[in-house]
Amino acid sequence: MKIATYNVNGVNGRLPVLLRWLEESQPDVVCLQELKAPQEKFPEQAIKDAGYNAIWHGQKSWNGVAILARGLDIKERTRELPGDPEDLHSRYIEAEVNGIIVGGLYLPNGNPTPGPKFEYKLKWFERLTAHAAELIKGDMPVILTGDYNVMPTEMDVYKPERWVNDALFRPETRAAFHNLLSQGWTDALRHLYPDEVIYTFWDYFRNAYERNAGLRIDHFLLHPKLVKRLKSAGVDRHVRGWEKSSDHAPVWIELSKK
DNA sequence: ATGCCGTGGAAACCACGA
Repeated sequence: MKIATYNVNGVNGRLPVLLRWLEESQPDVVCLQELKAPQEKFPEQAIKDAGYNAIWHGQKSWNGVAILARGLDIKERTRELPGDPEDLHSRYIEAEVNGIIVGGLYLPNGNPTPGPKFEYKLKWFERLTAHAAELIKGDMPVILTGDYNVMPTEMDVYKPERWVNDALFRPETRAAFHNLLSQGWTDALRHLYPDEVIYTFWDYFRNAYERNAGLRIDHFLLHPKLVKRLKSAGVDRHVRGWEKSSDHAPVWIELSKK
């Protein structure tokens, strides 16, 4: 079973790239972030024609998350992160697929720091951590994946010294990520590749991709039950080099059946 | 140190992203 996450940065503008990658990569389950489309503008038919069922939570202009599954039922559990009814951003969607709870998330960027956006990021992180604590207690295995907007360690930044005061790398942000992990979650890519430099995002400008000036901010967090099922994982970094690419590359893991 | 690029939406500029 192959599960992927991809911050598409506009699902409609990105549709040809998304469809090309789905055809090439053939993931069974996909979490998408940054749809940047209202609910009724999601390209449902094109996704269906590519062989995927989908649930999504759109939003005009910004945010937006979806879960796709090829030949599998998607049983939606929630389309919002518990803990703040006044938070209207579409940043979380959760479903049961093939006996696994899949949470797809788009954690707030948080810049500039300090300021209200950074406060919102940390608050959102607290809500995610509270929700994750409930999920990890359950019997069903869970995957929490998506764009976390966090580089967990210095290894995950091309030039860490330039990012120390950025919301994606501030001590508070890294501490929140490690606090979440400490519940018992496993960072799947880092688990398989403890010493590799791995990036999932490259800026559009300054030839960041060509210079490999990247960040690792898209992650898979695995429930303890899933760690022994983790067969392989990777980043489809070549997709970042395609014409009209997102600034993120797709990231994926493969799980054995049992 | 920086939004230099890219997307979407509104209105030929602005908000936002990381």
